[in-house]
Amino acid sequence: MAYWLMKSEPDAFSIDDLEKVDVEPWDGVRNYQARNFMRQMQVGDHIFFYHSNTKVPGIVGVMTVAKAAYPDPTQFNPESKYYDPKSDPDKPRWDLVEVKFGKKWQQVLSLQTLKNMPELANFKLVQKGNRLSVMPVSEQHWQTIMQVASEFA
DNA sequence: GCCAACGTTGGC
DNA sequence: GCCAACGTTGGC
Repeated sequence: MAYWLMKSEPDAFSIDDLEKVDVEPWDGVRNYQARNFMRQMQVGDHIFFYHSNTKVPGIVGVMTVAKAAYPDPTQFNPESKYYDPKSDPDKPRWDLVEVKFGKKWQQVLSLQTLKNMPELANFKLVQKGNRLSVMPVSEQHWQTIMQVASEFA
């Protein structure tokens, strides 16, 4: 069992959207590091849902891996904004995982709050210049964050 | 909207 | 294989 964090811009896809559909293919990841992390995910792994590029960026809830990595079909669709003409159908470049809604928290656990927690100082998310949209979370960090969230979840 | 940080591309 | 130029991410 592993723990992860995935970012999404709520304008594109929010936790409310996920709650409505319950399960969603997390398409559009076009970064090799992020892709490699998705390939490591196993069904049942826990994931923080993070809203980026919004007024109050932060973790908004939790979800789980519903289906392990498989090729992202949008890479082959010229109509898609995620279309990648360089990806060979015989050797797909990009994968996705399917995620399942878990819980939406009563309030956002803001990036600012996370940055203020000394226990999270070595968590990638709070470090300067971090742009990775899929990242692992240590069990210790997961529990620290869940503890804080439980105060308002 | 700005811009720092970072990843990717492509010429050499 | 280096690295400058470019594009993107994402906080502010």
